Amino acid sequence: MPELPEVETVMRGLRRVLEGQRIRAASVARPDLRWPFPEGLALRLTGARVDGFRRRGKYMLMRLSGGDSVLIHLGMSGRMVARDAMDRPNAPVAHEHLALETEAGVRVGFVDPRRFGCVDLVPTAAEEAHRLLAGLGPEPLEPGFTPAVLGAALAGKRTPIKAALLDQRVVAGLGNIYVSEALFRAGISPRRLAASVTGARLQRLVPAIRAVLEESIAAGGSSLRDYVQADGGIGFFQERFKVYDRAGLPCERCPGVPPCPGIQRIVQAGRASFHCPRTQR
DNA sequence: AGAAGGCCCTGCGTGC
DNA sequence: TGCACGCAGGGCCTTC
Repeated sequence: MPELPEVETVMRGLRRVLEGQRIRAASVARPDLRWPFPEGLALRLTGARVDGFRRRGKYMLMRLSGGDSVLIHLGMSGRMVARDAMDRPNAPVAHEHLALETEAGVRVGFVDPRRFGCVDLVPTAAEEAHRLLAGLGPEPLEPGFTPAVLGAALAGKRTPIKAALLDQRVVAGLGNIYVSEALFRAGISPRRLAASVTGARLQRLVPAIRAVLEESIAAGGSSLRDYVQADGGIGFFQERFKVYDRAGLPCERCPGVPPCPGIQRIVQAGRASFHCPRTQR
């Protein structure tokens, strides 16, 4: 999916087109994504004003004037598409499952071919109690995410650090791409047991995670095959991946003399990991 | 209790 | 050119 930087970028795009706007109409094209849409979703959206947005991990929350928040997860292939509501209003958009239209004439659709995303309603006053948010770990870009906090979450875990960082209870918002990138920057092997990431490694890992996320957000989020920003533009961070999807290419930290092993692709818990076996230990 | 694997679904790239 | 297959950024559920 869109990982934290992409969700942040999409949310900022939605802020520009929706914040302060009143929703004139909402429609659902099919009754479910991962789970059924909540009862009366379109009705609750219609007539409400969009008061603001926030992000928690890979979830977006759109706060409505009526006291509800719309919880949105983009899954693996979800995107938000904004366009002029008058632009071929009856033209079907493939896999657009939910759409809303503002009084200013902007139509925003939730498009998700694989339907791994989800949408739910939660009272704004109790957002954190939602079952999907309650167990999330710390926000990696907030001050509370420190080596001590991460170290405590990793302590005793006899699973590879790669898998531990994908666990949203350990830290919220990392996915397969940014875990590989952060481990490369920190010089830590994805195979290393989580509990053994301590000391200097732990001190390097926290800023490495922060840096890769912040740089990606600054670049407008990355874009692989099926991710597009809210406004239709694409991000460019994928051009800066140092290891992800770069198997066989030389690692930029290794000197360019043989026998540079190059970046390796391995499979851990069914997911691809990319790393440099020489500089990551 | 915690970790590994299966599964949900569609689209795209690769190789025959 | 056509088709089968493998793989994809996530996360829930079941099993061990």
